[in-house]
Amino acid sequence: MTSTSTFPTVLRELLRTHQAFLAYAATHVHTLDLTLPQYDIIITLGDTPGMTFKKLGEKTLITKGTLTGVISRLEDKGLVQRVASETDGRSQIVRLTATGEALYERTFPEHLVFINRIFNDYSPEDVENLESALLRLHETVTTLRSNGSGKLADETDE
Amino acid sequence: MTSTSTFPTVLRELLRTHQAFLAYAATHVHTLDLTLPQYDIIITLGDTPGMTFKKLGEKTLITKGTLTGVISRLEDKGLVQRVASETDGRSQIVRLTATGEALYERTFPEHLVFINRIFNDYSPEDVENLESALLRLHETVTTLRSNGSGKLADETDE
DNA sequence: ACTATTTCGTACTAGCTAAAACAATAAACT
DNA sequence: AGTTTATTGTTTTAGCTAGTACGAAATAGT
Repeated sequence: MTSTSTFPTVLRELLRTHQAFLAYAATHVHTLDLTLPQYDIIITLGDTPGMTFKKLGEKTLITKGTLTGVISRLEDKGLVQRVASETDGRSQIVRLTATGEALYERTFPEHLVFINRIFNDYSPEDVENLESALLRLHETVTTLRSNGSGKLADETDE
Repeated sequence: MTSTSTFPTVLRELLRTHQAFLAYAATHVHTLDLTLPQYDIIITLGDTPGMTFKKLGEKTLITKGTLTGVISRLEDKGLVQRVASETDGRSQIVRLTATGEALYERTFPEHLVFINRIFNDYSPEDVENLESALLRLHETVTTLRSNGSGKLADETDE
C-alpha cells in the first residue's frame, strides 16, 4: 500500500456503481411520478395479498421508521392501503389498492426490460460471478461487523 | 431469464452489499462523532492545501447542494474552514483547520486498518477482479443512461 | 391473574440526497 | 466596451435515512 488512497479504490467503486445504478433506475421510475423507494414498495407488493410492515421492510431493506413515511405518501397517492391485521392487534397489513395494482400491471414488465437491459452483454456466468463476488464481500463485511464492531487496535496478528 | 424477480437479484445484492459496507464503516466513524460524509470530507482534505467545492464534490461524490450543508456542519465543529479563492471570485477553497488536520493525522491510519481488514482474506487478484467487475457494471449503466435515458421501447437493435 | 419483556408501527430528530431556482462572478462573443 | 452564456456556491423543497423514544398489544414468567 502506497496509499494516498482514501477509501480503498474497490470500495469507492462500489459506491460509484451503486450510485450510477440508482440514477439509471430512477430515470425510468421518475416518469411514473414515484421515487425509487416508493416504486420498490409497489413491485414488492405486486402479485401478493399484502404483507406486514415488518416483512415489507425486510424485503425492501427499508427500516420501519422510514417505511411509515413512504407508505403514507403512497397512501396519499391512492396506491396502497393499510389494513389492520385480524390476528395481531399491533400489525398493519399493507397492500395495493386497485389503482396500485393497475399501475403495477401496467409498468412492471417494461421496468423489468429497462433493468435487464443492463445485462444484455453479460453471459450467465458473468452475472453469476458478479453476484457471488458481491455476496462474498457482503458476508465478509457482515461478519466483521458482528465481531470486532467499533474498536480496532486489538491486534494485527492472529 | 425466468425472472419472477423484482430487481434482478444481482442488483439487489449490490444494494445490500453497499448498505452493509456503509454500516460497517459507520461503526468506526461514529466513534469520532462524525457522519460518514463528514469523515469522507476530512480524509479527502487531509494532506492537501484544500480545494474548491467543485473538486471536493467530484472526489467524494457529493453534489454541491448537499456539500454546502456538510461543510457548514464541519465548520461549526471547527474542523474545516472556507477561504475565498484569490484567482476566482466565485470559488471558495475548503481546507482543514489545525484541529481538523490533527483529527486526520490521529484517526486516518486506524481508519485505513479498519477498512482494509475487509480484504484480509482476499488475494490481490480477488480484489482486482471485484474491482473490474464493478467497473464493468458501472460503465454499462452509465452508457445506457446517456443513450436511451428515460424511455424504452425505442428499439432493441442499434 | 399479574407483572415483565418483547414486538409492532408511529413520532421525532439530525442529517444526507437530488433537483431546481438563484445571485455573483467569469468567460466568450460580438 | 457591452452583451450573452457558463460556472460557482447557496438556498429551498420534497423525500429518504438511521436512531431513539413511545404507546399499544402480544408473549413469557411467575
